[in-house]
Amino acid sequence: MSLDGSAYHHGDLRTALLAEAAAMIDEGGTSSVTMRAIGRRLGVSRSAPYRHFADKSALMVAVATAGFGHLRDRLEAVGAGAPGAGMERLRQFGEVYVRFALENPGHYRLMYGKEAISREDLPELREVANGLFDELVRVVQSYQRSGTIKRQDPQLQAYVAWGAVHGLASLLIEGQILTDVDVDGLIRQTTSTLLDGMRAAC
Amino acid sequence: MSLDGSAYHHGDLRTALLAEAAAMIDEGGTSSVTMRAIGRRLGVSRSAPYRHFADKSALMVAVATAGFGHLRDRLEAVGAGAPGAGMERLRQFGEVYVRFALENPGHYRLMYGKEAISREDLPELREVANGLFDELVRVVQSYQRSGTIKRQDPQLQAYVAWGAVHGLASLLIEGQILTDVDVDGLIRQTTSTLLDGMRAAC
DNA sequence: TGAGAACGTTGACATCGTCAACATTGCTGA
DNA sequence: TCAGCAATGTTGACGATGTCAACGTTCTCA
Repeated sequence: MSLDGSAYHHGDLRTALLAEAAAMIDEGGTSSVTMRAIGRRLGVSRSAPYRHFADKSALMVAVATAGFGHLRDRLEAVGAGAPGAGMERLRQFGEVYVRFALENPGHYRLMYGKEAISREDLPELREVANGLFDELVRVVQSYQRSGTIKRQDPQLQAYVAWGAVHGLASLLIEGQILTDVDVDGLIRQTTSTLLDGMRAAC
Repeated sequence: MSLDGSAYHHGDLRTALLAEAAAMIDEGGTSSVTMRAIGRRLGVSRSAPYRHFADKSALMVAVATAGFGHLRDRLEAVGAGAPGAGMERLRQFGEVYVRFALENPGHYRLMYGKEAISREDLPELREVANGLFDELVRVVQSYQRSGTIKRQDPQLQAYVAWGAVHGLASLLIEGQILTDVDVDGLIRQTTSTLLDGMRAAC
């Protein structure tokens, strides 16, 4: 990119497109995102984005993929942190997961929407998404080995755990939960109930 | 409506629009629904729908509202059915809820999407949605009184239960769960884990 | 240094949501 | 019965959108 005034070439339009699209989604929802509007906001022509993404859907999937990367970073930070006794770590995963969704509703909606996952031609998203789920299955299995949680099909258990936090996250970001509800308390109640339900002993 | 060939007036276009919109959503997702396409499929002009709905969003909200009505009917059927010992009834509610979502993904997505709930000018949807949730809170309270589940904030518990089934339903209809997974088993596992987590004694 | 690749722009087209103006039909009261 | 109004449906038009083709500009590297 030329550093003087002439900026026929943007320099890093691809990255800028991803950031701007994500910002617009978080601001005004998915429907507020337009290829033309993104171009406008970046001071670029309406079809410049097509040099970097095949179509609008591909841009969206790329945003979702970036979102998965961020979520993975957050979850890995938990994994690397203090060990946490018992199932404390699993609870932390759940809470970080929900908080990520609350802070990045636009990303989150795209990440777990049907459009992104069903683009067979863009396997990158599938890979990172599957990687996250596989990690959850592994955590479940390790807790099974240590006798902390019930010994059932670990994949099913992982889906149940994922479903619980995904459901809470979805209800929150879709505005389905009354605004006067204590969100922190609700997150804790969800993880507590889930972990109690998965726990082995009594 | 004239019963002869001339059909300038459709007769019950409003109902037909609701049905056709719902069908199109279930077939090709929300984005496949076009006011013009609905008109086309019903053999009516592109702007005829505007005689019955202020705009596309209003049509969608009406579809969502109809969906809530169907869901309520299903859940009431459970309530009126065999009593079921212990928390069996609560489990049945959950299972019927998830199955409704699977059978009516288009309706479901609209019902719990942000657009529908945030239309302040169309309170009907809010009312029926709130009615369903209030009923869930009441069920939770009755189980608390009978000592079956923990005595915690019933509203929070209701949100947790709703979140669990909503999460599973969402993951399923958004294609996030591998196709070779036993869906019935997953639904049962979810309700079991949830109920175990809510149960009072040990 | 020059040619091709990479990147960006403008013109154009079909489609969409929606409004205004107009056409047709159903219904209601004199 | 029938006139006229309300309800319902149609066509024309406008601005916005996604996207492609054709074309201009800049970068890079042999």
